[in-house]
Amino acid sequence: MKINFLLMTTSEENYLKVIYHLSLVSPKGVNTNAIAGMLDTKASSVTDMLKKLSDKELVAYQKYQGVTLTSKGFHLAKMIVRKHRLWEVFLVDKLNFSWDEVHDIAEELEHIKSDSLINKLDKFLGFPDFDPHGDPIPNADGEIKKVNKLLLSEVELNKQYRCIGMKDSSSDFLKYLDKQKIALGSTFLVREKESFDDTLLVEINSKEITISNKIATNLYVH
Amino acid sequence: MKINFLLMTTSEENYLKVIYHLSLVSPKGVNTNAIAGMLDTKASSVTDMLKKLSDKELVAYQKYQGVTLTSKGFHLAKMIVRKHRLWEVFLVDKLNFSWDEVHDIAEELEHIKSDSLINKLDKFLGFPDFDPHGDPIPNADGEIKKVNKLLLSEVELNKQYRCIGMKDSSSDFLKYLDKQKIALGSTFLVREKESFDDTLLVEINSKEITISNKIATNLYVH
DNA sequence: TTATATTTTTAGACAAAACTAAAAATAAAT
DNA sequence: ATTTATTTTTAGTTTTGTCTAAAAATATAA
Repeated sequence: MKINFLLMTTSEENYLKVIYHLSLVSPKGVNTNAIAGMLDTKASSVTDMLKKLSDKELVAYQKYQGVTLTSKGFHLAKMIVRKHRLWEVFLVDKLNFSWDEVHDIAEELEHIKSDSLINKLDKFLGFPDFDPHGDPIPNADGEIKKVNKLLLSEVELNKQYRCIGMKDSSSDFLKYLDKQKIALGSTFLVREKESFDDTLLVEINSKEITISNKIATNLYVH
Repeated sequence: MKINFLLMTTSEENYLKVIYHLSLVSPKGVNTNAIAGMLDTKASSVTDMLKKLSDKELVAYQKYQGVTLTSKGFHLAKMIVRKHRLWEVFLVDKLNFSWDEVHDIAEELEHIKSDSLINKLDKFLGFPDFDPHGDPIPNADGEIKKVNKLLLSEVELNKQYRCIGMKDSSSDFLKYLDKQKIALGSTFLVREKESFDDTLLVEINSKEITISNKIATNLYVH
């Protein structure tokens, strides 16, 4: 894919990234309000930016009809996600941050403009496929390793699974996981499921604990 | 040193950093035009920013009288320089950039806002005292290791040196340096030395000029 | 010292990205 | 099918950091 040299502002990049994430859930078009919610801004500001991104041919935008990424915008968005996740790996693996501390810093680092920087960082980290939260890292061509992931709430009983990611990456949730000694790679074996509230009795790292449905619907396993 | 929480913009940080560097040469006050030159902007823009920095008590500014850093501004400036130089070490030592490629990238990285990030990076790099260009890295308290400085009159022939300071900081001397486009950071390569009057034939910023012994005994290089 | 040149500051304007408030389009409900 | 509610867009402001052009202050020279 050939991408013309585009000088993107930090703000434009943030919009593109949010549209990318929302597209994965709403592929037919992302709503103005949804974008505003994610970026903690107002719908009118979003409209302004959509016009700008549309002029740059990064999104396909029609008044009142929501927005989708063009292939150019899609690729650019993946490059931002790539940077974000590679920096998260760096922060956790090399600087010994815990996984709940790295998001905000990576949010800044992802906007540093240098292809050679990010590719050298990739190499330095050993070309990782996943970030510390289990999310896949697009390679330099934008390709993403697919993993067949299930929610813990959907798995079969008495079958072994491994934790490969979190749906919710909020600090509170990650702290709960830390307390329960649940991390990427932890093994799960669901022993029982309460039918009335879907609470699970789970064996994690050979210790039995109960897990609420809310937790179970936020943990990806494989 | 206690620093109130200050939300600095990238632009404010750049001004502070430039004023810091210029102060090392002109400790009695930095000129508006000198700042404009370093930041590639207009004098009127500089005046605007000086008012803003003055309101924040980061600089002592009096109309037409030039500007100096307050202790608060001085410390903040050193923290920016610290970040810049630590990132340069990272880029060269860990990512295998060559020393001439890292400045622009570090120029962006230096504005990432996180004390724990920079302190963990410092540790990861083994608490280096100097960056890849030989410039000292302020520690977390702003303390700077003194470099082994030589006078230009004492250096070896055909070896690269960088201007790191002036012995004589008189107005006349600084004006001479201005005229010759010699500044902190200028690179020197002494090609020849006249034995009868010690005049030097020097390559400065890839241009050859002759420098008298009097000048050479007032320029610190490294 | 008076005239000239340079430097610095003011005043007013602009672009980016946000905002508020009101209007227009779409969706939902009676 | 109207009415009501929600979503989205427009129009007009604001803030930050820049600019140009002109005025004021300082420095230099005759």
